[in-house]
Amino acid sequence: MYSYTEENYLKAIYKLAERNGDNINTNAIAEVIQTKPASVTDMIKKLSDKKLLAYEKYKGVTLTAKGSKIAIDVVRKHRLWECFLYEKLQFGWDEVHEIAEQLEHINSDRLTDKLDEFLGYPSHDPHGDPIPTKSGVIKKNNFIYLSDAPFNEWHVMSGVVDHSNSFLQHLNKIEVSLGCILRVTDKNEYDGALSIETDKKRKLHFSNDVAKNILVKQHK
Amino acid sequence: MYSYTEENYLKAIYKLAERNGDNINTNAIAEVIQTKPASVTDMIKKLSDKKLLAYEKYKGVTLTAKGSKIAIDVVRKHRLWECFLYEKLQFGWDEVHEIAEQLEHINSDRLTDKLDEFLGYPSHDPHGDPIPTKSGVIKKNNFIYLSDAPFNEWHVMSGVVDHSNSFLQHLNKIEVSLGCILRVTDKNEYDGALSIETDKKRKLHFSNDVAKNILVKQHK
DNA sequence: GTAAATTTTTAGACTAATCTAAAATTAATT
DNA sequence: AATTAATTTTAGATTAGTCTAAAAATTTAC
Repeated sequence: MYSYTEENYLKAIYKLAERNGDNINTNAIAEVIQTKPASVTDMIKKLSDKKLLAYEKYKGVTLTAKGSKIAIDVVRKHRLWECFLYEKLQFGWDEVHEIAEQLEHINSDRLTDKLDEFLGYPSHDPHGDPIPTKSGVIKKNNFIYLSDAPFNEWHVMSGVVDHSNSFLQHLNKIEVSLGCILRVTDKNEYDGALSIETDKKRKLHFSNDVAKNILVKQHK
Repeated sequence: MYSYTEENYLKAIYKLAERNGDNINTNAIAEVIQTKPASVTDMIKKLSDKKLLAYEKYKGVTLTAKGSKIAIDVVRKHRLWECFLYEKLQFGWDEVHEIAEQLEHINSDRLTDKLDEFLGYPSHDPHGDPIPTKSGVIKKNNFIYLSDAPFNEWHVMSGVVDHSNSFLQHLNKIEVSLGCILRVTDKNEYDGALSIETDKKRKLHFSNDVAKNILVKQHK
């Protein structure tokens, strides 16, 4: 079994690799884990010895298949627990992450499977992120940024880029959440701000900063 | 906040004190925690410095109100999670303890409260142990041992003394579980074995070893 | 009430994970 | 190409929790 800390390093490296490709550098990991680069080097050596990642001095790290599988499993548990907290315990989507950071380290395959079943095998967490399957398959979202959505076509709000509490709480305040049906009616060419209309005839105004952090898909 | 390890020591001492009164000795704690007496002494000093227990060298330890509150809260979380696993995820009563040992350390009062609400404020866990309230009150069970139950009076199976998997699985095998309605029809004076009848007219034979590990209350 | 047995504590060492400060390597700049 | 800047690694120390072995205190036994 792997320690809480090892799991967190693997998860951090996995998420960095998702965005930036292979050969993740020490400082980037230190930034995510909120620790010092020297500590990262130590842990990297340990994980490398355990064949969970490939490491060449000064050249960054790349997860092995084994390391990747562990990271994906942690992500799976994290997102399943977020669903549980959101769907069953009525937590807000801005409240689930912190608690799931703890729950993701609970070690019981049977628990994970039963939780998955209990939740009805959800495909996405409350932020629209895909939930890996038991075997580690992740169906990548083909969402587009709201800022890139074509005018006057109906879309479904399907995810967020920024997961920060302040952003999520802002969306709470303007009553925008996953599943909202909306379309872009106009764009201010100067600052990129969007005029939005919802299927409930509500008119909203999104700054470009907000719009580029919202993911949507076409409404069928 | 208190570490996983500190919480486990407090819980162990609390449970020992429940049975044996105050001034719990080092060896007993070591036995429960599955560690060496020297390690226990070290941890005792630490918990004593934090005013979680009263300690006099060579004289054993007694939890303070503060230490007791923490222990009770861990027990509360443990039993609530057991309920969740049993009621919602359909785990067997012989499977819930191990997983709850991990879940009891999740740190979020809001989560505990919402879980409690989700479960309908249960009073007992799947083994019949009472669940402490949020404020730390534990309603003591007034169950009696099946081995002491008066003849021919109907009782409800309400708890177990032995929580071991082997015992719970034995009860599974003979299809005896909490809520069963049964009465003692006869007792073998030589070995203490009991003849049992259930409300479904099933006839069973319990050795004294089994009967004294089953807790019942009068059926109204 | 002294000796033996048991329990408990101390002393010193170990592992996991972290840190600071300094050294080594790589990348950027002129 | 040489210097500066940034990144990464090493060296040595620290904390939490554990261990073994030996010393100290308590309890038990005669």
